[in-house]
This record gives sequence, structure tokens and C-alpha cells, in this order.
Amino acid sequence: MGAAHKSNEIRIAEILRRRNLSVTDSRKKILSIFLAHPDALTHGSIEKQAGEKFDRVTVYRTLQAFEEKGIIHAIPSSDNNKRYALCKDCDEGHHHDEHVHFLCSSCGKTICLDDVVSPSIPLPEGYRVENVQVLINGVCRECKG
Amino acid sequence: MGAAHKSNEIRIAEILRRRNLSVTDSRKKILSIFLAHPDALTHGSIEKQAGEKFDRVTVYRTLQAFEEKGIIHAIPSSDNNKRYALCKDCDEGHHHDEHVHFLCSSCGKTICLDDVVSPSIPLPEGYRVENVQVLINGVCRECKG
DNA sequence: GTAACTGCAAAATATTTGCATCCTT
DNA sequence: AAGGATGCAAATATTTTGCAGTTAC
Repeated sequence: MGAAHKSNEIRIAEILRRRNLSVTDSRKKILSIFLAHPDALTHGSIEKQAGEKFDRVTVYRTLQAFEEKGIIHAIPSSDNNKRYALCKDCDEGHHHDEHVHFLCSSCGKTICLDDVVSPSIPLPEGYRVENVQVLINGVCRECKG
Repeated sequence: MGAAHKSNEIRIAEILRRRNLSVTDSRKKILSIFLAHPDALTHGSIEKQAGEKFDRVTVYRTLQAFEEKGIIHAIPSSDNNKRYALCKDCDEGHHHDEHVHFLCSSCGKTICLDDVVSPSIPLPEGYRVENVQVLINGVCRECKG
């Protein structure tokens, strides 16, 4: 086991412990999948990558726990396919998801642009704005070449 | 049958014919539900409002046809619940859905703010932007009072 | 040891498909 | 009359729930 791998193990355990989640095989595995993928993942793609090793129900419960504890956040989309991505600075019960999400029409990946914050948008009188999420469709850097 | 009702009937038939959809009971009913509701609707709420009169499968196929023909558009959300709203100026195969959508955390309604257009957002070099969708969470006018 | 987590079975829900019949044009 | 739309039945797929056994702490 190389040093890089070991430090990743430690990092994963820390993320879980900080949220009061016990460190189990399935959680380590699913979290490592997120850490290895910069793009957003669906339940289906996680189940596939995790292999036969984990029960489908465990994947559902793990994603739910991760979302509640602020490890991942759900990303808006127009289909019925819930996507999740790693949170940068989320806490339990509080998601900092006000950055832009980019959906590439070529490769189909959804990417968090953590550094691009949502703009403030002037609404008509009478609305209280709590959170602005932006979903941009287009062609990503890799696909545009 | 009053004049208002009659003109609505005519309006509905025109919308369907313009898209080369034959004018059937289920399509008239579902389209009338959309016309009567300013907020976005899920498959479930449409099925409920249509009553026992129509088969569940017909509702699926009707919504799919409406979306393809540009009568309604799907609205992004973070749950797994597809929402649809009437298009203002959509054509077959081309949705003008670049306006802001507002999700009220109090009443749960999703509202199209047709007059609030999506801002242009500067992205890092290398992305091609085709479409910007904005989803705002907050409290709507009715709930804020 | 105890509380939390997992896997299995099964239920509940949601969505899709094929086909015979009916309706719109 | 012909093609498209619907309803029904059934196949798939997705998500949730309960519970008994297992694991982390």
C-alpha cells in the first residue's frame, strides 16, 4: 500500500468521523468513488462502480446519510435522475450549493464549478430569496477540445 | 356553456392542432389543467386532478407528447420529481426555458417567472454555454403575505 | 456491550411496453 | 378508411420498510 493510498484512507475516515458516521466498508468505498470523480454521480453509476459488493439498499441509505450530513449535495436536473456531488464546505443540515453546475451535452457529465458563484437575481417585489442554483447546459472543456 | 368556457375550448384545440396533435379528451383535459394552474405540476398531481377518468399510462404519454411538441417544459429540481410547466414561446424541439423558476419552501409550489430571464454568467475559459437555467428557493408572494 | 449499520426479503411506487380496440381526421 | 391514441395487462425499474444478524466503537 503506497503512501498516497494510505493518506487517502485517513482522509476518508476523517470525513466520516467528523460527521459522526461510523467508518464502514460501504461508506469508505462510496466516498472514495466520489473523491475519485470530479463529476456528479447518480445512484445507478455508484452502484455500478461499487460492484456486487454492496446491497442496493445500502447505497440508498449511504447516499441519504451523506446528504444529510453535508458530505454530498443533490444537483438539480430536468430528468428524474438524482445526481450527487461532493460538497466543498457543507455542514450537517446546511449545504453550500450556491455554485454553478454545468451539464455537458456531449459527454453527459455534470460538473460542479465550485468557483463560479450564483449571481444575485433581481426578482419582482414580494419574493424572499433564500438560495440561487444555476444549471448551465453546454459543452465542457474536454469535449470542446 | 358560457362564452369564456367556449373560447377556452377553442384555444386548447388550437394549441394542439398547431403541434399536429389530434384533439382528444385526455389531451384537452390535461392541457386545461395546465392552463388553470400557474405553477408547475408533477405527473402525480396531474393524475390526481384528472380524476379516475384517464389511465395512468395515458398521462405519461400525454406529458411526453406535450414536452416533445413544446407545449410544456420540464423544470429542474433536486428531488426525483419531474415537474412541468406551460411553455410561453416554445416550438417543437425547441424550448425557451431560460427564465427563472422559483420554488417556494412554504407552499411547495414551483412557479415560472417568465419575465425574469437568466443572467449571463462568465465561465472559465473553454466552456461553450448553450443554456442557463436558474432555480431559486425562497418564499413566494402569497406565502410571504 | 450497545448502538449503529448492513443484507435480505418483501412491499410499495413508478415507469415502460405490447397489443387489441376505439377515436380523430 | 387509416393512422394515431387509448386502455388494459403485464413486464421492468425504482425506492422504501422491517427485521434479524453483524460490525464499529
